[in-house]
Amino acid sequence: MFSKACKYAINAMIYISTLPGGNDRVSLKDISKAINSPEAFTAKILQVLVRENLLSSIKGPNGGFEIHEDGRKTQLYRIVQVIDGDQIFIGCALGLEKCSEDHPCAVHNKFKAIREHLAGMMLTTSLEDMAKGIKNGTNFLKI
Amino acid sequence: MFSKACKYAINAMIYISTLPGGNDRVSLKDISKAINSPEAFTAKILQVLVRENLLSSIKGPNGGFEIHEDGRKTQLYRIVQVIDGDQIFIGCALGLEKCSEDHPCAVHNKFKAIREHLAGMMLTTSLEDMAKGIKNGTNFLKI
DNA sequence: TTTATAAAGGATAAAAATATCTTAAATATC
DNA sequence: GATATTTAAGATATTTTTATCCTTTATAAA
Ligand code: FES
Ligand code: FES
Repeated sequence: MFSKACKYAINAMIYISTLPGGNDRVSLKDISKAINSPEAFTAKILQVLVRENLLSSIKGPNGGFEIHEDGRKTQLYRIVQVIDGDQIFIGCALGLEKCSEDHPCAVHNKFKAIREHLAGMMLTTSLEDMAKGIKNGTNFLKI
Repeated sequence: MFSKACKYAINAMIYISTLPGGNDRVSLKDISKAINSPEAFTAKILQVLVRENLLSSIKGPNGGFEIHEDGRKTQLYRIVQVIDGDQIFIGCALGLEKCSEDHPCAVHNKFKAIREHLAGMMLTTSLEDMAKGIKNGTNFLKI
């Protein structure tokens, strides 16, 4: 469904969102430990998220990554879009050049419903929402 | 969502299902032309489908691929399972070792519904069903 | 029985995704 | 200002996926 890069991105963003916020930042090392991901690869993914303004970073001692108040409203949809692109939301499930009503593939109609279900869910799920379950121990980021 | 191999497999199986059946077989060349896929790669995929008995093949002149009467009842689910494995149906969306209620990832509950929607659709969609739309020109296998 | 045809199987190649390493830039603390 | 820390960036490596090529096997038809 999602690439590994995208899974790491989602879990990392959620993890960062569980932390206090304020002046505290969390380091790459802590993030990849918390989500059980390869550190250097995770760094590359976080770079993209910073570049796309889903996340902010500060270099140097006590530096690290942080998500501001309003950044926690970020939709799951947006994270996937930034890392994996939006083919999962708008592309043809069977590989036609584009998905359309005019030239539908063999599963177009049946898939449309699922894709809308998926997109709807991801548009209405925010980091805040997901972080809640992690903070209260209902949900998990690794293993 | 699906690998390219899987998309080719699905389209190929549908294409073969649109043909009369009887004694007529269709060649690799015709298949990859009909679904616009790389011939040699498609051959590899068809080999797997034959090995898994979703398809039968005959070598030599007038040889080719064929799907028998009852083979056309094959579920879309089964094709995906054979080519891509069933991680899409049973694996964790965020990469946890396994998907479970006891140790759910951050999106488990929301994803479960979508995955069930997807699995249900694929279990109830057969080659026969999909071939119908192709035969009457409502749906398309390429471009 | 020879020849041609078509899939199977094995080896190899190219591209993309995943992962690591090394150096540079920024910044806080001494 | 020097030093240590932490992310950014660029280069490189490994693995997986996608794709191609070549040889073998089966079979139909001449
Ligand atoms: S055309 Fe294939 S999903 Fe719409
Ligand atoms: S635990 Fe992640 S989808 Fe179920």
